[in-house]
Amino acid sequence: MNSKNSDHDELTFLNSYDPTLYDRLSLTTDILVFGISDSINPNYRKLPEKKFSILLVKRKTHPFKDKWCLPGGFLQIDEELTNAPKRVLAKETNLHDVYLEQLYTFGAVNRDPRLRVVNVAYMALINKDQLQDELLADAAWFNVTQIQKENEIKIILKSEIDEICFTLLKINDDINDPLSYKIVDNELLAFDNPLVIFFGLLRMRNKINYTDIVFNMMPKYFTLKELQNVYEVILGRKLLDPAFRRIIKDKVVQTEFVRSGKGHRPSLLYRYKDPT
Amino acid sequence: MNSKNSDHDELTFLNSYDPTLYDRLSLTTDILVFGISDSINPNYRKLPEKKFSILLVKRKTHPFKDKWCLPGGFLQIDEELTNAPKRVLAKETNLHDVYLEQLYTFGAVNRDPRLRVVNVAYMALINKDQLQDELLADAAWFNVTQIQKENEIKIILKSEIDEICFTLLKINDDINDPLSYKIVDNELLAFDNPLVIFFGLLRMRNKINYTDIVFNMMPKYFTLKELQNVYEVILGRKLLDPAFRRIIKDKVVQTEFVRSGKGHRPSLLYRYKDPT
DNA sequence: CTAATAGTGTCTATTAGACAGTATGTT
DNA sequence: AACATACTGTCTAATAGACACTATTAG
Repeated sequence: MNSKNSDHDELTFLNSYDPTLYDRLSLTTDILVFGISDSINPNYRKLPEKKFSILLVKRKTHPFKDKWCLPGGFLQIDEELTNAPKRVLAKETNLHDVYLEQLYTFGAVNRDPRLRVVNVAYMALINKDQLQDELLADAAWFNVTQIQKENEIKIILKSEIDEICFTLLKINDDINDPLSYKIVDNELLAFDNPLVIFFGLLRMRNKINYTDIVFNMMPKYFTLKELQNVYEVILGRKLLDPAFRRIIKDKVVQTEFVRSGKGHRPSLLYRYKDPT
Repeated sequence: MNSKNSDHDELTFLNSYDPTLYDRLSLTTDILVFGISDSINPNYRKLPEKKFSILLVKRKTHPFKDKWCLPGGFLQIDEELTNAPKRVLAKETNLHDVYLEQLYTFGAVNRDPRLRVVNVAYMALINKDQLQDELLADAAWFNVTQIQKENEIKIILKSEIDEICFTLLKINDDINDPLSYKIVDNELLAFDNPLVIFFGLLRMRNKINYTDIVFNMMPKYFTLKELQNVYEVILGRKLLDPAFRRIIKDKVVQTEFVRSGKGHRPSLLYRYKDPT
């Protein structure tokens, strides 16, 4: 059989193909938006604490009406998969040009009570400079705290208006499989969002050590101590100043600017040094 | 509004929900199966070389009839997403109880000429002990060689019956986005399989350094040199013996067995020491 | 002056890289 | 004996952890 005949066969096949032959289902995308915020300054000398936060939206419609959920939406039939999270973020939260990476695809049969829906979750990182525009009404930032003891992971999300708490139990050893975790005590989050949040936290804590993604959450100019505080709040532990500066020094460039007026020695401002 | 009313609302909503409201599409899963094979022994003294291989299947039907492709199939509407790769592997390649992890979800609009299909790719690792049963007729193992120069990645797949070669061009800096790579010179592989293979190789080369996944590709008993050769063929570079043994020593246990009869000093056999 | 953060010098401990050497089988 | 791999000792280089010290501002 020569190539021409083969191409012809393929065309004939495609023209007569019946797309209803296979099961069809809906595909959604959820976006886990991470950002850094400052706590209110308690004292003119003290530095504000860095808070690691995620963005949640209050559902106005069924299912899970009045619960909090990650911004998300359906993939359109003629839309690139990578475009869906961009479109959804723009519409639901008024955020543009953000760092996005695919997190994981969740496909448990009963994750949506309406119908079979597979969810491709994305992780987004944004910085203060991108928050010039206001959030839409039903969105709020929640500070993340995680307490881990053996096979029980407790995550607490706090905003000005609400506090959300849930627990994940590790029910078997395959840490890569979302079915290895069981959501318990979840009152306020929709769908399997607790799992998505947990997977995102894991990813973030890992990748911060071997990539430059943190800088997507930093403003253009920052002090090294601010950057260190961001690492610390994400990793959940303190770092030593000289060690941190040694590691970070090749990734940043000192600028001519300083941050002063704080009741202590002013700090040099740095910016990210793009490796390309 | 009290909780009882709210639940009632939710039920009413779900009962009247029309699932045809949203776009529906098909979802497939491809499985990138990695394994290690030995080259034929050239000399009674020499050790056989380790080859890093993937499993491909020859397509018997349109589209892409007669091209090679990863084992794959459609997700069924009532099937757990994580079950699909297990079922497909059992059916298409006669492999059971293999290590599986989700690799990436590919959703370019035109990746399937038939209809809009989103593909959740999985990575599987298997070892020789699992290969007792024969492969099905149209499946074959292909040795993987990768040559990388700047923004061009050339991958060569060799089996006894065929040789496949393709190139990926990095067309922008977002290495996490499959749209950043363009497939060129691909004659023999179906769909966007070159991308899946490339993503799997990346994942494998990274994870080998901070997880124990290699052991899923090792037989129950192995020598430290064999294990080292597996690391070397996956990473594409030689390692120093003492350094390798230092790193690996806490992950393995020495057994009472030795491998002898090879024209040189016999080697102790080790097995994986499960950390749990 | 004081409280607080900014930033550095240096010692030590740990880990990684390199090389050379010894050990022990089969033919 | 010769060849090939198995395995180890040890030196050196690089990296990470720890602590203590100096520097500098607003009030």
